[in-house]
Amino acid sequence: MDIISGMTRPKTPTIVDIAAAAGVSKSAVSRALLGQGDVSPETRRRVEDAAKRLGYVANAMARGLVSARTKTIGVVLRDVKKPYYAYLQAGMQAQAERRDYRIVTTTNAGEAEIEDAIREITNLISLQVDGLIIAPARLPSSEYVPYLTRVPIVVAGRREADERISSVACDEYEGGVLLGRHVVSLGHRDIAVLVVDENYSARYHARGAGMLAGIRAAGGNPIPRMMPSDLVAAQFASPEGVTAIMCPTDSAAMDVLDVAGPDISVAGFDGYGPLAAPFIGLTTFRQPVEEMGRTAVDLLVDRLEEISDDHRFVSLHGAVIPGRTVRPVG
Amino acid sequence: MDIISGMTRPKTPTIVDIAAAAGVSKSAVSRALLGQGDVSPETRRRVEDAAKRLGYVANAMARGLVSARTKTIGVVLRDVKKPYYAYLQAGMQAQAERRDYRIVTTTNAGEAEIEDAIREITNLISLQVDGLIIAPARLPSSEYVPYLTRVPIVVAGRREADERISSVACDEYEGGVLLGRHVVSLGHRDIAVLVVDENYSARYHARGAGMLAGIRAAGGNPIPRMMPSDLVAAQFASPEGVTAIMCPTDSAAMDVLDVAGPDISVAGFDGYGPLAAPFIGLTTFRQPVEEMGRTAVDLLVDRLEEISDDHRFVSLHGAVIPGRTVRPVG
DNA sequence: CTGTTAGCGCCTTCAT
DNA sequence: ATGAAGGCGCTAACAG
Repeated sequence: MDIISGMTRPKTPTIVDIAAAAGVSKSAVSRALLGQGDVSPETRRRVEDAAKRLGYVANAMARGLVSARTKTIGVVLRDVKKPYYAYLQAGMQAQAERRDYRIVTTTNAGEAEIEDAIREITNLISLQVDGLIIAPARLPSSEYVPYLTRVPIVVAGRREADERISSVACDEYEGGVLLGRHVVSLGHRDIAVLVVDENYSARYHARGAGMLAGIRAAGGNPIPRMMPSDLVAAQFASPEGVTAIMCPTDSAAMDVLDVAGPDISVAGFDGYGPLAAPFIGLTTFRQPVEEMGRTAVDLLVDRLEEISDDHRFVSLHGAVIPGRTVRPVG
Repeated sequence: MDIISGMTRPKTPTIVDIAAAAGVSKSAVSRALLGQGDVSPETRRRVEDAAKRLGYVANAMARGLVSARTKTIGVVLRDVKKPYYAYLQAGMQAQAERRDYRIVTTTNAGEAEIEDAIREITNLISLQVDGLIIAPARLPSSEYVPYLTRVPIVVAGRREADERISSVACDEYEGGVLLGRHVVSLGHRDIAVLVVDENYSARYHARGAGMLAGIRAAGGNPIPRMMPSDLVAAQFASPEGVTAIMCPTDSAAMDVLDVAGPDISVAGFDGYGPLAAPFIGLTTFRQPVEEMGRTAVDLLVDRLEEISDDHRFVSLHGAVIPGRTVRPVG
């Protein structure tokens, strides 16, 4: 017979057990442990002693049931395998800790994106999270707006139209503009820009639009090319005369680098994670992703703690990373 | 005045509200919604109707409080910014969905690793998770073993010594051996191997040990070099006569590639995520990380559902990815 | 098949 | 400063 099943798992101690051990009432225990209300130093000491001795861990469920606040933030991420979401998650976690909140994350396994996402949202609501942070990518606003009656929501990664929802994002259009100008400043004129459909990804689309505008403003000649998905970027054949190709993501840039000739310059967009390695020297635009995560948490917690109760949009700025994959022309 | 605060958030509906709306008792509602126990089709229909109409979402806390099971798995990850953990998380999430469990993830923001980890573990226990999956890296076993009295634990990413804990890992020593042989088979003889101290990371250490053994077994001459951390791999200067350098991680390999001359061959270890891009063509060993995540969930859920109650260690196998950064010699 | 009843562990008035 | 008592939303006996 196996060890665990032969061993009755000891009943986990509750405040009642501590109360008994400390020789006080359970209300005294509650007050002492919460550190609020009046408790004599003596009582507090004995309670804390007993709690430690019994290895007491408060039951967040019971606590949440009565106080209707769990100090927990639910986070819905699209796909942590993408560094963007991983960094976002890391930023949120760090800030949540600082603000004394707990973060509970769900991430789509992949396939059925929006269906999964709403199931995850209800899951989190079921867990009685105090607020929700959604990093939606392709999730239409209409899918989560209904839940606003249940819980405050903050959107990370794009500007939210609904005025009851705060949001934080990097100005990716601006990033595209700056990066486009940079490429032109290096002497490139005819520049292919891989753009995606607005419905596929509003963020990626904005990057492309920015690049086109930036190139044009700097006197270059942008040549837009529709890209159904970054996965097929590798199949992109560069048109005649083009000296540089700008991609909506770093990973697309890697794919293009793989098939483009050595004389062609390539730029990406993101600038964090493994692809930021100096060896690659990717020319790109760095988004402040972790800061976005921190800001999202601040936006939400400020509201939860009623430090602020207006809804706003915070726009963060990134920076051009020159790299080496876009070389000067001539 | 702001919209939300001027709008009283509607009290969230409970089974009592549904019971009233459907004209039945709350137990009938509970049974109908849970789909267990006997309920007439008529009652079930009316309950489901009312629930949908009111936008009912069950309170997992109340439910967990009484049933003592939450169908929730707590996961402790070291740092999602590292693709290894991100992929692990993705694998777990996917499998948990399939098994009808919910996953709640915490990840260390960084700094105080073991201290953070135990706080996270108690957080999760406080949330009444049914089980814990720990991907510990540098967390000593003794830190989480005490919690075994509270909740079943599965370890992902290394073999666990305590026989009350199941674990799953990739055989990284074997991976090192295979990769070492591969490099030798390409004609390399004097091969530098960047090794780390066992205390820094047992996993990375095993990789290095495997490489040394594999090279030796294949007739090569391994030259071990201590590496305090992958971050300083870039400062590594290759000794005389060495034609190849083997690194404990892909990201270390990138750093080495950055400083090594073009004639030197470089191998990494991991083989997933952005660094697996064909453009880089990194020679490496691919670990089945997502599968590890899935297996960890299965190990835990099998136990929770009492499908199995022995504790075991599952060893998964990876594969050498030839790539282009290790070139044939001569 | 259905309703009634009794808690689950905790916080919070309300007395004392 | 402390204890007693009620109830949060839900499930699980137990009667009917």
